[in-house]
Amino acid sequence: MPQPRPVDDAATAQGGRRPGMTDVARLAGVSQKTVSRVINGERYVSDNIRQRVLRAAQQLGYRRNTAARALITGRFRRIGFVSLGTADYGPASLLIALERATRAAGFSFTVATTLEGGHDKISDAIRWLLEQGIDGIVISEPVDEGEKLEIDPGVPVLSFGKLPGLSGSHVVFGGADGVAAARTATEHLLELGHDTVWHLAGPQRWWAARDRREGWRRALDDAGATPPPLAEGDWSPASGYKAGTALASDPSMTAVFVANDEMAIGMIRALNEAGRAVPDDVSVIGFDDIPSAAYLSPPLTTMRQDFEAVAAHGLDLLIQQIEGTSAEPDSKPLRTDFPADLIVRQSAAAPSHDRRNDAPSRKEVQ
Amino acid sequence: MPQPRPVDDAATAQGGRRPGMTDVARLAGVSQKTVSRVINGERYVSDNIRQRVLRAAQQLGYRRNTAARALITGRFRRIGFVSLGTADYGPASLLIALERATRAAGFSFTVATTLEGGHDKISDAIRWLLEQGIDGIVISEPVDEGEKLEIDPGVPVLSFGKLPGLSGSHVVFGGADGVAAARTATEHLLELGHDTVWHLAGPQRWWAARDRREGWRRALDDAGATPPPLAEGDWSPASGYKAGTALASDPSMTAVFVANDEMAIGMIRALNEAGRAVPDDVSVIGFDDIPSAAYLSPPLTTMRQDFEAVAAHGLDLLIQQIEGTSAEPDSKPLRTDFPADLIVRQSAAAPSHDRRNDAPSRKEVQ
DNA sequence: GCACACTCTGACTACGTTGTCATAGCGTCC
DNA sequence: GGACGCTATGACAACGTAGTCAGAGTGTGC
Repeated sequence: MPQPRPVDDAATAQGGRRPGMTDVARLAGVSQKTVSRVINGERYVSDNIRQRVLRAAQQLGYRRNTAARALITGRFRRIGFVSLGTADYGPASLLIALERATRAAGFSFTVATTLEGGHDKISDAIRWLLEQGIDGIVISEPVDEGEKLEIDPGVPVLSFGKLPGLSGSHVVFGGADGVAAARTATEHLLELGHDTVWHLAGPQRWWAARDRREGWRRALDDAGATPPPLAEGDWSPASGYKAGTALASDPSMTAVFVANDEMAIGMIRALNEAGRAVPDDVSVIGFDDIPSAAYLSPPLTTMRQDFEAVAAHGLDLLIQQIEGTSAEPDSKPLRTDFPADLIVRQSAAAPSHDRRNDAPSRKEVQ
Repeated sequence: MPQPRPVDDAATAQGGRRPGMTDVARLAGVSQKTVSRVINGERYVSDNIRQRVLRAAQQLGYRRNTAARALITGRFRRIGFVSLGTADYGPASLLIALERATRAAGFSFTVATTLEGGHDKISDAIRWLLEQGIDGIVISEPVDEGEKLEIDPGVPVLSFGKLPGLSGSHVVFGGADGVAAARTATEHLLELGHDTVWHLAGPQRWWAARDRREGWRRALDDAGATPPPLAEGDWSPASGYKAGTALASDPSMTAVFVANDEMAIGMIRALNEAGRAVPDDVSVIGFDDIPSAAYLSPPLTTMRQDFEAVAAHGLDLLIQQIEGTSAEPDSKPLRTDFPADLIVRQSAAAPSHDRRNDAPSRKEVQ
């Protein structure tokens, strides 16, 4: 402090300094501690004084100093969010849903992205967040980076999928059940009469992508269908296009379950260019139900997840961990049964050899 | 603290308490202040001691306490980001680009969303962020909510578009120049030979939407074209579809500039259903260049913005404001010339009455 | 009328860091 | 060889809040 603070200025805090509880207290004619009680809504404050303090706070434009509060409580009321930093619909939706849930719980929400494939890994993002001061971490898109993560076991972590390195107090939360969802999609295609179902998977470093592959695989096994070779993309339409070009030449392929809608768009385009119509020659099911899915040509049959519910429940678990509320081991409502909905549109149909009406109506949307 | 802290435990901090500089100092055999110097990379510390301190810090797993630091410095090194909370490509991309730029500048990045149209307005989000303790605010999607915002003039604010209530120290930054971009798109259609160009605008409460409308309007005026009535959507494919259905019946409409790609998708579908082919009967240009744009049918001609550059420059201005570096009024490099690129694909073509080759090739992608 | 519980308020202190100032050692200049 | 500057270190205060504890006031029961 350059100057030793102008004497002890009048009732209101002058000098441009942000007012603190002490200033409010002076104006209201009470002690700083009483202001603290009012601000925190504690009991044992008379209405009379409460009003006076609130008025003074209002008048001075008082805002609580989070730093001082965090310093003494040791809690930041702040959640860190690790994201791969893609603008894709799924991750972006989850981010938003989690921010809402976080704020509703009275926590603030700090984001750290990690360039996919770059040098900047999940552990770096976590380290950065820990340096910022947070009470818990959410890893929304767990990716297996080969090396085992070293996460401080004292920090509550919510991961939407298993991740090597998680243990102890970390919460691993399935989130929307990707296995079941993928199974639903695959079964839908089988029920339409397709002999088997191809799969364009997401990058297998992603646990979400592995889950979907697993669900696809199980559905085929249960139905006794022969699993065709697996194709793998990187979630982008470009990778879907590339895979579609490769697959299009195989006349036995009549149905594909694509791990996300974006890749499905690329896939459909490649199929069309190769002269194979969707769904007349090939049925395609996507995943995510992006907003434009209903308006594509053809409107995309896809799986829709309830991000809001998943985020709210996952965050609930994390906050229990942070507050230490989940001491009793019996009170673990670890729901993983957030089913995804099959949204039937027009990109999947019965294979042409046993279809009755030769083409589905194209007029109906959604 | 319930118990008065176990005496003054050995060199290493026991008792589960997180180690502080004092603990590191004790272990290294120096004063706490010296540890502070080492951690902050200050000068005037001998290499010998620096090494000893770093080793001790490492050994204890020391992490600096941001709260204590913020308390005394009065700076949080934290940027607040106000978003409308949609998972759309544009806003999501800007969020990610800003997070990257923010972290690169050594600031952390806290998000607050505000439900569009809900009771939860921008000012609420700002108030929340201020309570969390931040040094500056970014408003990525400024929306005119009717009421004038009351923003503390002492808080640096970066807004990607004008907003009533901004003044003083607030930075209003054009970002990518929506007016120029819209003009480019419109002129492209005019140059293709269309008599005039329709416009499906975004919600006019958004400044970004107003900019695009303005650019469209100016291009028409300059060309002496008659401006057709304005249609307005809400950025969603559904609203594009609705507008498209309404517009399709007008045979004079041969070219539309749509304010974002999502609406363009809905628009194209509606036109197709009404029997009007794109681009044979109607040309459509979108805005954003979403990843799937190249793989739609037809591949979408659209405008691409450089979010990275815009975010980096905008954040630069904000941080200058925060650090008070921009005292000299001459050093204001307020660039607003981030041009958007016209990405020519196949959804826009010459009007059929003067087209030479009757249909463009559909094979080429991107 | 005394004990006791409950309500309300304030004094004091600790949280972990950085800013200020003091001081000691050492080399350099004239 | 004294003055001076530079390097290196530590003692101490201060930031604004919440926790602890003490104490004053006000019933309530017997």
